[in-house]
Amino acid sequence: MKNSQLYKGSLNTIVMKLLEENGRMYGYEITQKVKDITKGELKITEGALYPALHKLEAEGVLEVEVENVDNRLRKYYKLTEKGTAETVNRLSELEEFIKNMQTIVNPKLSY
Amino acid sequence: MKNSQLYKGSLNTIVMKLLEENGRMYGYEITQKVKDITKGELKITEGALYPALHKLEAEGVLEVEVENVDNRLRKYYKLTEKGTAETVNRLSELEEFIKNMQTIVNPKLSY
DNA sequence: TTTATTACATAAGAATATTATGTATATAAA
DNA sequence: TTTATATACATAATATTCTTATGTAATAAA
Repeated sequence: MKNSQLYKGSLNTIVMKLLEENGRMYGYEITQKVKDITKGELKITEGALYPALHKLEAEGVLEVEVENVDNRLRKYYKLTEKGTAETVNRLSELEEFIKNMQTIVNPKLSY
Repeated sequence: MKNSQLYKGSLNTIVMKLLEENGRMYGYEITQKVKDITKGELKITEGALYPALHKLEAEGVLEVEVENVDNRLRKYYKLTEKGTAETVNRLSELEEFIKNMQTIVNPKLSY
């Protein structure tokens, strides 16, 4: 993915989905998880991730638990109730988006 | 698609793919085509499309033919040679992106 | 004659990313 | 022992790309 421009707008959804699945995660863990499951193809930059986490927290979508592990700070994020509900919407919108893109890119197949 | 933010970054790819398929198209036609094939779910706004077309033209990806139809201006765009080559890259990046997103959203399926 | 459709365009502002930089600890390598 | 790498957070400057609003202008329908 040279052109990671493509995933603009989907970072929030990625974060929310991962938290829905894993209960709670900290920022650095999220960057590594995404790298792992996409085999290094999709890299979340810290400059994008941390402001996004802060914003989602400010919106009441996420809540934070600060912990000290090995003398190092960790901020665990998890979905609030509101966040869990929001995640359902986000995911269906994303799936819709993917379907639409596939329809455009590969108009011979119907989904 | 309330959250059309999601498609940020993919507009260029959509335009290029449509031109690859249809030879040449004008701006308004592109907006209608996208609306049609996505059953109204994805709407390209003019404020996004026209600047994008101008930029792609400036980059040498597209070229323009101005025509007068029914006393009304039309600017037909088509891919240049460079643009045709670029489209191949864009499309494979988009497919890669979609696969990655599906892996994240639906980690139980493998593609 | 007002509204809708066709067809272009741009400006102001918002959202979201990249790149660069910074702090700090721990550990492995040279 | 110094350097590089990994872990873990953060922000500022900048770039990109979009939305929303607005504008021009012709045609056709209500």
